[in-house]
Amino acid sequence: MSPKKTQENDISTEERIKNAARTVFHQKGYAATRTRDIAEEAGINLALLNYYFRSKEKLFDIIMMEGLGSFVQSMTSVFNDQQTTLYEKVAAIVEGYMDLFWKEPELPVFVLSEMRRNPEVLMERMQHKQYILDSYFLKQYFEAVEKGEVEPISVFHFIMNITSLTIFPFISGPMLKAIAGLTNEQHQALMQERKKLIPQWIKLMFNKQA
Amino acid sequence: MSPKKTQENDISTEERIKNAARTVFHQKGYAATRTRDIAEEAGINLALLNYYFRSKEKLFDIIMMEGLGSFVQSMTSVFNDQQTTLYEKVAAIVEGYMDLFWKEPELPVFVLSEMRRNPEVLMERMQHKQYILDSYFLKQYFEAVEKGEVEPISVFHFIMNITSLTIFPFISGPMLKAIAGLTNEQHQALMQERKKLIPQWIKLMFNKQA
DNA sequence: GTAAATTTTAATCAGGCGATTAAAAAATTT
DNA sequence: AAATTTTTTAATCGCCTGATTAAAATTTAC
Repeated sequence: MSPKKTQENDISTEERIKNAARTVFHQKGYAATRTRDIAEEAGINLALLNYYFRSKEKLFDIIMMEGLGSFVQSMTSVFNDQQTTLYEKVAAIVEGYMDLFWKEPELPVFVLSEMRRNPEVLMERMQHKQYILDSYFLKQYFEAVEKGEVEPISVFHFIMNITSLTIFPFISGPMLKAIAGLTNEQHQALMQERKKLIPQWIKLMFNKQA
Repeated sequence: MSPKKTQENDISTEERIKNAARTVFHQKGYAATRTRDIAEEAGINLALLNYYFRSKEKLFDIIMMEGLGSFVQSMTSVFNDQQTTLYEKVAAIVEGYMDLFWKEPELPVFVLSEMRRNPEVLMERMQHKQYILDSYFLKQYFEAVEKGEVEPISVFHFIMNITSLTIFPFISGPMLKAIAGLTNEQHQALMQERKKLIPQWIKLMFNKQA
């Protein structure tokens, strides 16, 4: 059925196909991607692609799950750390996403646009609900509100603001370049600055001013 | 060639096709959309669609330009108003986008994901560069920085933050619902709150605290 | 009511694309 | 060197989809 593993040599080809698939899928999305494109990008032929992964959809599912995973992982890895303060967690989340999307700039649009195609799949895969809602992160936020340190605003606004300020500038980069005539270097420098600025901004937004 | 205008009756059908196209394109994107879907959605047949608009791509271009237009218009209509203060403009921009995306929730992802397919087209259509850079809005911002009222942060951060906080929650709605188990009603209520909150947050972020 | 314009029907075409297959070739293992 | 595994080649199949066409049916205009 699938290629036998002679030592671990084949990992190379299988991984090469997956990497190619990631590149093309992220760039063009599922529908606009041709399996022939992936094969070419991987430097192999179409037959071999179907030899390793049985179909375009199977291959896509793998890429999508990986993307969805790293999306969620950037959050969950931080959420239940008992050693860090609320704002240390904010800084960690921002940094995590920045690093991730630096390597995979097309990932946000890819996930968010493909999700729109069939949201059911996402809903099934995600029973994380309680996982997030019961997290130490949220507990800390509620406690800070109780103590009067933080404005009594829905924690979802808190999360929305962090993710918005961090992720959206990646997504809208091309648009800002086109509209405002920003160069790649300028945009890059701005994004670098935001690593430090966003946590400060979040503090300003939610911390109660004496 | 194209249907003769008998009075202005035909506006009805042409517009119906365009509306259907907008719906389907926004939902599925260019590649995943079948012209047959659009025809069905419009309640007409495929032949008629090609009778009015010569091809799928022609029809798509119209929808894309409309979307791009309303995207930009929400900004430009406010940017050169000499009568409003800086923060009144912020409130106007937020409100403008909120109203727009309330009617067309899929517009942001649509534009931003299709833009990725061929960014060249966007770059050509947009010579707005000076239009934005020379706007009264930016002038006001620079003046406020000069006067020491506003933190000396790049105006692009200012713009990024406004658009991020406003637009991204629309885009990430499905994700937040899936991950955190948010209901439609909860999400809707949150978005309503943000109309008032975002301008306040912007002020907190950029106004110099005495 | 007749003429003109619009819309439908039905059939068809061409091209693209996902997928499969068998056999040859190349690489790897033993 | 022989056996086994991996990869290529080349051809093909079937389906989907965008697009076109001619004729019929329907609606609208005058």
